[in-house]
Amino acid sequence: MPEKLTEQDRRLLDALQENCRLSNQELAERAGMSTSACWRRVRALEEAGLVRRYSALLDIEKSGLGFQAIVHVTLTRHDHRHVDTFIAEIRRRSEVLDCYSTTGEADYHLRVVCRDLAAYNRFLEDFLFRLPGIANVRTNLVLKDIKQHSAVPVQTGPG
Amino acid sequence: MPEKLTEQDRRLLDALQENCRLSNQELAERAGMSTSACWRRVRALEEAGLVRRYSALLDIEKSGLGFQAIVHVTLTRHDHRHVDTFIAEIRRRSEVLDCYSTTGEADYHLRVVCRDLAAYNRFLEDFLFRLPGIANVRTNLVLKDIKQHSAVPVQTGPG
DNA sequence: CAAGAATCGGTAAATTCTACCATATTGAAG
DNA sequence: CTTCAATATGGTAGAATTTACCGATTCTTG
Repeated sequence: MPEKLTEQDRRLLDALQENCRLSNQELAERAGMSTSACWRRVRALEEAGLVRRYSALLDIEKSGLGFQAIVHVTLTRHDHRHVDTFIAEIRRRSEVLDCYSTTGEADYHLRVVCRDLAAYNRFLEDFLFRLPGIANVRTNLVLKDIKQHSAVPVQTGPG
Repeated sequence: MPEKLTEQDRRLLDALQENCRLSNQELAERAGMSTSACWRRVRALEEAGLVRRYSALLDIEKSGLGFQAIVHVTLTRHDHRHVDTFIAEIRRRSEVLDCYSTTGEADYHLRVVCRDLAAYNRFLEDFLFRLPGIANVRTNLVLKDIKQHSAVPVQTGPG
């Protein structure tokens, strides 16, 4: 369990975020450490939960998902039962890639992908609109992915 | 270059999204194919650009980023020069993890992570507010990550 | 300084990757 | 239907990698 992340940790995490299928040898080389130390360190970072998982990031359009939207959802003021079912149902639906609870006008920001507009319409009518306690839904179509980095700028200082 | 994705492709991509460090053997087993065929297929999916990259997904808080916000940005109507610099600068800044151009009230939806509120304030004052052509910026603090799946529900049908 | 704990780099066995093979399957043309 | 070419298939062996363990070194702590 790394209390503080070292500069080497940061380099390891940067490299693994860029390409997590690097061999341990190449990883060690980039981070400037021996293969043994590198292997141990990576394990420690995994077990500390710093690395949530290793994932293949797909091209969303080539995967057959032509439709993408940012959806702002507001719930009726705030019955806990409704909040819990909302969260549980959102987590269950594979079309919802991300969901954040936020301050501001909307309670939740979702990112939803579907095959096409028709599929999104079904998502709304058959699923989202039918959840209990939904007060307002506002859809913003995604015109273009400007940036999808998903690589976190790891902080190394007093952590 | 897969014209249509097969059911096996879909299973491969699902498995790789869940854990891209599975051994080729285990991958082949899950997708119900021989190791040779599996290895070739994965290569093909990579070369077709369906797999953008393999990445370690980090725990954002454990990485030292305690502050997260969804930021809505509107540009003054729409000078192309301003749009281009805006996009280029946004791509340069590591605090901006995602950025989508959207329909609706705001032109762009950003997700920004920083060490703390002070760092975010610097991001705004020293960077975002100084970009040319910014008409409006609205910040929504992220209270809680409800879901960060980042695994795309791959479509296998007529693609 | 001395004792204990933690970390280091190196090593070897087990596993895995990767390129190649001969065979089987597919698709088109005669 | 048959033939031929093109493609896909499963198996295999050498190369590379992973992974657990070793003694040696460094770092704490009293």
